Amino acid sequence: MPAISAKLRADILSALAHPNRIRILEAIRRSPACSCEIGPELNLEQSNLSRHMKILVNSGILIPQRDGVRINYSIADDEIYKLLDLAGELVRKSAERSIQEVEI
Amino acid sequence: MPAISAKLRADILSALAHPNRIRILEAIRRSPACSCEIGPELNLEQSNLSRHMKILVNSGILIPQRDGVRINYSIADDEIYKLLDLAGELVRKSAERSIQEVEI
DNA sequence: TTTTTATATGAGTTTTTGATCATGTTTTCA
DNA sequence: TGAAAACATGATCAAAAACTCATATAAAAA
Repeated sequence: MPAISAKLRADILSALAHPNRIRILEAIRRSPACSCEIGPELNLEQSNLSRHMKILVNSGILIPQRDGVRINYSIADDEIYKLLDLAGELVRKSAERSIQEVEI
Repeated sequence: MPAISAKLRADILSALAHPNRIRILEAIRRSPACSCEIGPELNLEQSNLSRHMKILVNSGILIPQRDGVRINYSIADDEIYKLLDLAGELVRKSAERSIQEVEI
């Protein structure tokens, strides 16, 4: 099988590569929610949050579902969290290596 | 253990979130190399490539090692490739879901 | 010691991303 | 029907990222 193009992989990584979008995904990890709950929780401007949600939906990471006036978001694929956890692991290990260097 | 901050995770994801940097990492995956080899292979401007390499080194993803005039790069942590593969999987599955939708 | 090879970087430009304000749209409910 | 709640979006601005050209630096070889 051919590898997925670098462009497509860069696109999904770009969608994830923002502190607030990561915080949004962690909030939804705890429990699916609408922006009206996430906004106050993360202290984000309504229009700003709306655009972040749009990015996450357009990139196929979140799935929106209307429920009356609200729109509930759920994760399209739990593996996203594997990716976020892995990123955390990489940061942790990288920091460890930096410390080792200082100790030498 | 406390989760790694969203900012730090966003930083490493940002370093990965560029088509050419992904192609650079795939080239190094095949075999560690210097920019002088990667540049022509990927058809990248020298100064442009140099800056991409700097980003990958500064973010702790690549480790530079001088060998005469050249600088060889190797991966700091193979798990980076797990992350890139996972991103590919996510793209593939997301595309599959889109197709399903059309078929409905 | 001059040349050559590989890499780095200052300066300038263009493109992309993010934030905000004001306003618009959609849905529900009084 | 009209107000209220949740969300979307046009317009604008600022900041960051990416690219390029020219030039600088570092190491090796002639």
